[in-house]
Amino acid sequence: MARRKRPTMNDVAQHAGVALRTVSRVVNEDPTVGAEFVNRVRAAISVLGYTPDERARQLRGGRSGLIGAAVRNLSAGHPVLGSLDAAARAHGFTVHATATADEVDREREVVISMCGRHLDGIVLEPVGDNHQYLGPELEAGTPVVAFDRPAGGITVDTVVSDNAAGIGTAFRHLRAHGHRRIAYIGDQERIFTGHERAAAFRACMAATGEPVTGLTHPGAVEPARIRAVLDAVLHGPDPATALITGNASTTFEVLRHLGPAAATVAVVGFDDFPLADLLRPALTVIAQDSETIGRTAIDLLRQRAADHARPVQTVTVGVELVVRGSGERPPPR
Amino acid sequence: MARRKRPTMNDVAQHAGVALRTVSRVVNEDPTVGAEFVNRVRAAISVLGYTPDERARQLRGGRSGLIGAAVRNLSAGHPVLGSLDAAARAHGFTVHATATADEVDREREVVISMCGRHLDGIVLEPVGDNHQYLGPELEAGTPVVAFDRPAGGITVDTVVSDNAAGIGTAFRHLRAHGHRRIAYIGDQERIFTGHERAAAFRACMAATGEPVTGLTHPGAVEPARIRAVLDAVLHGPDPATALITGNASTTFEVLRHLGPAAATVAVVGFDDFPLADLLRPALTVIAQDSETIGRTAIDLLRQRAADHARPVQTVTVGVELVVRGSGERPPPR
DNA sequence: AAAACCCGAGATAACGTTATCTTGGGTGCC
DNA sequence: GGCACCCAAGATAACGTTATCTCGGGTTTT
Repeated sequence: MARRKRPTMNDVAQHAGVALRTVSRVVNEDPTVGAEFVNRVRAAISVLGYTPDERARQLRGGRSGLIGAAVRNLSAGHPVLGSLDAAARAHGFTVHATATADEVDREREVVISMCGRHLDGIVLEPVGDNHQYLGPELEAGTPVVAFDRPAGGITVDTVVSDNAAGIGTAFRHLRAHGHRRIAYIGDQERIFTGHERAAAFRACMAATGEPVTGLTHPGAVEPARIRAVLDAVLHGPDPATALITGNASTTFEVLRHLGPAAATVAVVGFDDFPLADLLRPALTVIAQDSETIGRTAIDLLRQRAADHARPVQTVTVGVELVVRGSGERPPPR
Repeated sequence: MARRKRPTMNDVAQHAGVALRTVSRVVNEDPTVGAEFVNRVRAAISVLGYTPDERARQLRGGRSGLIGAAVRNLSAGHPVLGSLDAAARAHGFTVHATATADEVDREREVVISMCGRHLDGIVLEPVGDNHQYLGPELEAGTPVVAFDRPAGGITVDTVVSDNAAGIGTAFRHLRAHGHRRIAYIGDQERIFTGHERAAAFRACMAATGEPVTGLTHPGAVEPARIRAVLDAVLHGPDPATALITGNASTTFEVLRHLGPAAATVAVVGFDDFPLADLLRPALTVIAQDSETIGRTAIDLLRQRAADHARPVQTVTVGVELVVRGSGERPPPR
């Protein structure tokens, strides 16, 4: 396989015996080209195996049709990314997803690389809390949308779930089923969603007027910590009879550590996941509306592209309680 | 927010009172620039908020550091994509993942768009069975690697799982636990993995010399079909006592339809998934080695980049039986 | 019938970089 | 002290495309 030089528009022009500009016209389907010329050029393109160079084309100006999505992770399921992709495609865009690997530096690299490529828009699932490096890009008019968490140091259109409402719903649901000792185990508070959910839980507890100590447990999503928290919460004095888990990974770890004991404590998890209905007991969850989140992100992107002066928006998307069994178990007598 | 023109290298040069070329040298950290000039240029860059235009830079030639990954789906979990990303990052590449949405036309669009962008490599999870449009790209020297399934009409480096061995292992495992009536439910045979696995299953059956009719069920992964197949296989005459499911989605549907009956039939699923250990019974699976698959794909890409003349390779990656309970249940007496 | 007017095609200048080639001035060497 | 040399910085030409301008010839218009 000899490494052959890529044919250029100029090569096509020479091969077809026409001017460079005429090839460009044919490629862009300009109707003002005579049929004979079109045929000659098409033939030359086919013979040489010519494909246009997008870099040069876009350097000259114009849309790329590309939206960059900087997300935390590519391997774990990511429902929002799916609906983002679908919504983008519905409007003629293609989504390029890149993982930030939950690393602040990596996020910066990825986003800066996207900026340099001059995409038609950037959708960001923020990891770091300082995105001021996006300033020049924003001024240049690139639409940027943050989802799941707000971006830091800049004001951009944002889509978030209603974390407080979700926690509130879960809390009231468990209360309605007779639980008084409800514990929360979630992500670290330095993470936006971790903070919002923990704070909402504290507020719920405080509103009851009952003792609240030892029930709110934000922290790293690590098996060791979660096991320790579970032991303390379930086997200590005045044990909890119900759990709210703050995100899917925490839910998994909790279920894993509970094992058969999962049948003795009520659980409501934040975040739905594909097999929640197949677990025994099936898991009651607060489901984020990822379809709406993705669609809204693309909507905001397009609105921003259409009007750069419009006020920055933050859209809060509602969540839904999905009742499946694990959250309806009454406390033991 | 006034839409401001993006500052260019020329603007920086003017602002700093130096030549364009000098700015380029500073940006590329050319050591032959005097300290005074470096400072002046750096200051101008900072004041103007200049960021290099990657399109122009790469138009001039050179690496982009980008690898395009055209995968079927971005939203469902995709373990290979994760390890692909990790392996790429370890070698200084960034993975741009784009969904083909399991549509042949979409795949074509996505891949052609990647070609036009002149990435450093393309990793493809083929959907269609004709990828001849990649011919010019291959001749131009872009490394292309297919994984999970081979590409069609072109010969490119490929990474696949050892589907036949996986099915064989599952089959023998169930036989060893006493099962004689084993049914296979999997994907459509027009899909490569669907065909390989169904064919391997047929071969296993044939090798036993026992009656084989009514046990091999490839087809669309649709609840209705799977329900019908399950009914026929489990409640017909001479019912099956064990099932092999051909991929994760099929496994889910099967478990969903079996419900409590899942405790009465042995199941081995092809493909591992995050919560397999939390199901009751926990699911015994044939796990693909996605870590090795991703790493190998990047390896092949790099080797191809280093030597364009090297012979095309197909790497078959081994699979592993993960025993968890559902596949060790003996047949009912 | 001459002038004005299209219309289709070609020449040429961008786009924002990097690579090659110049140039000027300072230094080392004999 | 003069000449060769080197080094830092500037001018200019690519890269492959699209946009603007030009031009020649055929048609229409008065």
